[in-house]
Amino acid sequence: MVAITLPDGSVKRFDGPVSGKQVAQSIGAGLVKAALAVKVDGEVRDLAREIAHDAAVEIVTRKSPEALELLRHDAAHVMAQATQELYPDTQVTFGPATETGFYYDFARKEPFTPEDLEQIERRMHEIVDRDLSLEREVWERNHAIRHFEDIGEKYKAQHIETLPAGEEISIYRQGDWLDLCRGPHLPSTKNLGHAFKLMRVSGAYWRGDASNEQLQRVYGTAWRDEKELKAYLHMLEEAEKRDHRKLGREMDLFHFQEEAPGAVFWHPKGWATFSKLLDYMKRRNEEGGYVEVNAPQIMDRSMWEASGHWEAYHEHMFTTETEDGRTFAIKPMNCPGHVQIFNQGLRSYRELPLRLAEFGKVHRYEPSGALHGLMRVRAFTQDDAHIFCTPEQVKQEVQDASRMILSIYRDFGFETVRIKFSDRPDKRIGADHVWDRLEADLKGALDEMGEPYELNPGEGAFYGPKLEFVLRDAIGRDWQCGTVQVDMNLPERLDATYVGQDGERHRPAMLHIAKLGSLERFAGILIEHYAGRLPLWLSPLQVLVATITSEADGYAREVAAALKKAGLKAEIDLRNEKINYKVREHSLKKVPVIAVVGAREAAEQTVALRRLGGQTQEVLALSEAIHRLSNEAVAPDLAAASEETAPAAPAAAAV
RNA sequence: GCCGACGUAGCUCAGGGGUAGAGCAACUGAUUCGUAAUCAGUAGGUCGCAGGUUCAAAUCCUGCCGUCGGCACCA
Repeated sequence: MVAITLPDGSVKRFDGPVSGKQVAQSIGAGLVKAALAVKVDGEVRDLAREIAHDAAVEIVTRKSPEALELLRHDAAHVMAQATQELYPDTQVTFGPATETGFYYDFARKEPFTPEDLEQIERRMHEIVDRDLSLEREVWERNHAIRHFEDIGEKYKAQHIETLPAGEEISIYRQGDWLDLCRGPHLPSTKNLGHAFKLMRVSGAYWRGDASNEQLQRVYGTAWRDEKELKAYLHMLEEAEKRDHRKLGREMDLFHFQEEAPGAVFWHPKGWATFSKLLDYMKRRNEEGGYVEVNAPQIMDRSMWEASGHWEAYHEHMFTTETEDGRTFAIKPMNCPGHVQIFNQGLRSYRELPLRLAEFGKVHRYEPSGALHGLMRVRAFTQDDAHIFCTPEQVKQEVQDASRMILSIYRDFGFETVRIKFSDRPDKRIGADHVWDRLEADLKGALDEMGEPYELNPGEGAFYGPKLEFVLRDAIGRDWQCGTVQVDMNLPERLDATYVGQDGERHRPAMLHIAKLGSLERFAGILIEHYAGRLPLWLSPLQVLVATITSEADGYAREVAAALKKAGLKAEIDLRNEKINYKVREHSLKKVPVIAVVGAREAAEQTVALRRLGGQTQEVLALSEAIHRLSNEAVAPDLAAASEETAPAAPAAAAV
């Protein structure tokens, strides 16, 4: 007797082992058709596999949350079959489902061309229509290895050899094609449907190791139906529209050129926004008890040897030789400089915690293939800080820094932020009891704040555990920005000490803090998050005064002057163009507010405000418009401050 | 760094051994107009760089540089 409990709580009893399909049959004919797999006690399995014991069973259909992964995994298999049918000289390796589709890594001398991809995609549709049933077989290990070696699939054979001894070797057959696979799979290739598309080919290393040979990875996307596929492709187009490289050009913010790969040429408008970011961070630092410093851009090689950076990273450092034969390195990090500042004079425990901040411009020779617009550059500005404190102060400092980081992200309109906690890696320095304490400090800091975090086991730096702050942008992409790291290495290597209450010298704890990370990258993230529509306080140009006729030129100049006097960034467009033309042009450049003035406004001392993307306009008295806009243009940290002091404002105004 | 694709006017792109093309932008002129493109004209390019093949190269070949998509890397 096997008792099957269904999701509605009802129980079906069978005389003996029963397949998922039979369970579906016992419920209804429609369900048999819709069934793709079964969930047995929470584990997704093939429909055909037998359930031998009492279990909670759920039929997985196209609508189930588990369906997509099944579809995508099958799509990978169908693609592999199609590819091997068309190109028999291809070996298969791995082909998993991904978040939006699937890929398969192939080994083949000849590179796949975009035309090959079209061929493969056509063949995939054929294979789906062949309605091949997928059958699971369990093979004896050595037999499996021999089989794959015999047919020339050396990667598969190699993979089986590395599987743990007890593991079942399962094979999935579809028609006359088969693949080693853990499963589960759909009952038939037909169940895959046709809502898939091959996207691109690229290189990928065997087992993800750059010292291994390179395979060809073919990426595809797969969905439940055409509608979902279309929606996904549409989303990609939208993401392309908000690409910061494209918007940066259109909005005239910055450019790159060949002579300076990975280094930004900031144009006046881009630099204006960058400066506002910088100003904001300076205010927040001040408020958070940080003191700003500035350490040399270039230091002798010996400094980097002492810090340990030379040994680990000299290949990624820019260096320069001088006439006197010395080698200098352009700083790739600010920390050694900050330790030098800490080390000047004798530090007392009374000075701790000492929070040194620097908007240091660092240069790193990043691998050419890693460069990506503002997101990955070779020269960037870190909002870097190092806190020197006693071991007892670590937890409080971590908490304050975390609170500050979260508050900063809120100011930029990021609603969802995740915190990842990375603990000790295998390769590390420092005694375990020290790690125990530091990890407890980081965790404890978050627990006391009531902030949830995810565990990132073994991903800490070799010199200490860390917190990573990951924000989610408007279209759901995650960006890791802030970090809080404990460092047990540098104070030791660069011999930082302070005199404690007991009169003895002690080693300070050192924290590395970055809130936004790279300001260049953060600016890129903001551009994409806002799709170029920066909030007023960050916008390089805040109000554009556009005239309708030249009669209003004089008044337009008055308006612009008044706006500027109120601290707003304003420009005038007096060109002899139609208002439609001007509105379109400035809208495309993402100017947040257009103040339209014609004869009427000039006569009445008003402006017609038009918001970016808005369909309507609002006619306001000039003074009222200035009042509203300048309120709106206040940075969020200052706005919060002025609200707190609001009761005092009327008195001040009266003076 | 590795694999693949790409590099033509400021931008978006066509052309693929025989005189370098379009639209938009720019410039000039006309138009004074009410909320996302007024009309006409003018000018603009060593076809990424360097070699090679050829009577002839933007076009074919090789190398380099850069960009894009991944992989690897990210102190």
